[in-house]
Amino acid sequence: MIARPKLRDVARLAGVSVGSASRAISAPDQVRPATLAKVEAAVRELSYVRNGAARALALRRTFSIGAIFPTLNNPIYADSIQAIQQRLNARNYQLLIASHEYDRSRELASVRNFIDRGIEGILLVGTDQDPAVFEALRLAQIPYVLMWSLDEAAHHHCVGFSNEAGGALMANHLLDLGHTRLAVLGGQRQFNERARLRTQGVRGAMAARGLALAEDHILEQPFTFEGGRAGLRAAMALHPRPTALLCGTDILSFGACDEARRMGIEVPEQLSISGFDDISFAAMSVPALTTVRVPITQIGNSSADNLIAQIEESEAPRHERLEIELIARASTGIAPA
Amino acid sequence: MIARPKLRDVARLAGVSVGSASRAISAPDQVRPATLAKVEAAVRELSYVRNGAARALALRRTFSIGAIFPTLNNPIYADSIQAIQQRLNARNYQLLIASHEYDRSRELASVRNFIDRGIEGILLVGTDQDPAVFEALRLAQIPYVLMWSLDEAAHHHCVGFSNEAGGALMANHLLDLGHTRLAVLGGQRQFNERARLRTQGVRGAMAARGLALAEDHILEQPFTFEGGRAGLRAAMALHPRPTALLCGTDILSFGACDEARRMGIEVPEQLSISGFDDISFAAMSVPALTTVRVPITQIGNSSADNLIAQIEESEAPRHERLEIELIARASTGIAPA
DNA sequence: GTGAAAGCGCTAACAC
DNA sequence: GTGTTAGCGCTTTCAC
Repeated sequence: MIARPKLRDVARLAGVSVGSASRAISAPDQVRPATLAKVEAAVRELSYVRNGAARALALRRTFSIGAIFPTLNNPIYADSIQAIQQRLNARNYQLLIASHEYDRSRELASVRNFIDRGIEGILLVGTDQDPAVFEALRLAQIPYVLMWSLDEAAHHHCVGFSNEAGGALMANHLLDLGHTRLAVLGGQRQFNERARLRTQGVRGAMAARGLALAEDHILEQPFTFEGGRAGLRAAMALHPRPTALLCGTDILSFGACDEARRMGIEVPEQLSISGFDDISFAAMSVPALTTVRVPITQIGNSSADNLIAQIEESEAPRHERLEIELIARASTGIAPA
Repeated sequence: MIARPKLRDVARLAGVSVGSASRAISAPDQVRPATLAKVEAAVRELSYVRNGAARALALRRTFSIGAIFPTLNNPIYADSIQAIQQRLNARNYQLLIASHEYDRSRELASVRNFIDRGIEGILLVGTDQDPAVFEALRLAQIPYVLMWSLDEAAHHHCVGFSNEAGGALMANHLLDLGHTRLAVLGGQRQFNERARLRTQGVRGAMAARGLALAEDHILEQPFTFEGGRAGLRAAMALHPRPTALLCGTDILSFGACDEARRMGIEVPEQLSISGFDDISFAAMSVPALTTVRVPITQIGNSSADNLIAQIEESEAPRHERLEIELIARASTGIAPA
């Protein structure tokens, strides 16, 4: 077990000073070719790898960026992680990952942990963070981007879309099909502005047509297949029984469709079911899912770009609004008579 | 823009030495309550956050672990990331993520990058890495765990299962149903021992019954829905036409099933289609997918535990073999007459 | 272009 | 217990 070689060892073997060795490695063009060659040979000979912590300390930069998601296994987040990671890597930043399982205090803890580790920027989902998150970020002077939502009121950098418009988009689609009894199946609305705004969008669209969304027709369940199943059962027990179930995410829809199948409820003949996100499975489930397409990859790319811009040029757009789109497929249809 | 306070500032404000301030923060029980209180007050007052790089340099530890996956958006990897992240977090390690898109050289580059950054351990998928990966890891003396496969021959730490047995399990299921003309749809086998071994398992099971797997009945496609679709078309063009298509991952199966639907091919009446992984969608697709269940969460948990054990106690089992299981659902059936 | 030396901010002996 | 101090390994002025 030999100690790892340091720059000093490389310099000694190459017969140059540590300064030159350092330059040969990080700025090869500031060094004479002969020196460069000697250093490179020494590096190879010793299998030298530079110490990242020491480098970070001297440079006062870590080139790492943290991202915190509600969960990592929902495809919408997985896809965005994929995009972010690729973007960051291309710019020589490293991605650190954490998840909070919809627990605000865990999110705060992760933010603090990231700050401790010296990340240079941070990516968060939504706008409903604990205020202490923003306070910590402000004190540490760390740039951040909130993804998925837009908070026009506050001064945060956001890359997202109007969740309210999304809810309205789907509600109008169903209202146009003649449905009047809608039920909404979402996740916990507390501390989740996405769920809240989407529901609000539905309510608004209904109100515009003189309809009301009864409080008991707003169902809350965890964002899982099982939540979708439970939500469907709850919806079927309502009076009046809804003819359309608007789910807050595709995952919930799949669970709901599956449960409907088990219960012998025809979709969409007896019940229309809609999703939100348009994950890749949505197009190939049976029946194919009517949903709202969210530009997930674009959220990832733009957020990463925005954050890097803040870090490197301290100049980036405050708000980036992305377009969403209704994707009508087979899981919704004309309201039953 | 004020410079961030350092430990020295905290110490000064608290009226103690940097040593005491440091102890108060990292080892509160080694310090008198009164001192602790003064330091804590100063920390709060200045909103002090310690510098991770300096800490890492002094401690010669970074408490971070790198994981490199083929892709991040396949649910099998997303689910394992979820498990790994939670496990690591509970033990106070931070997860760094990278993906290589099935490109060996990118994997090697990520490994080197991680080593540069001083990660204390590394998680990789499969056993078919570039030899330079192991060489770099050995030189840097960094422990690692290979997930998903077992390489009994080499000395690597592995947490996985027998991919060959998995292939055989599915082949036998189909052979028992009377199929004799099987086709295999997998990804590139070069540099992917999982794909290779699963196919080999199929071939072995067929051979045991006196059947041969023709080379042209082994289809290679990217691990995507589109790959599944293309694979199905290719399979239907084969002579003799297979009655069962064994897909190397559930993702491929979904694409294949979707294409079969479009082409008007009845599954499983005219063609049985099987998957591998048992991702959560498998149970609720139509028809429900027959597949091999892989203990994804367990792979993540055990790999994380194994790696931490190597880091902290330098003592961990070389190989951990996990059980897999055939899950027979509706996408496979009796061979057509 | 190159070498010497002064930090970067923290921890861990060590002496008191 | 607490203060003092010597590193941790690298980058970067600043002379030469």
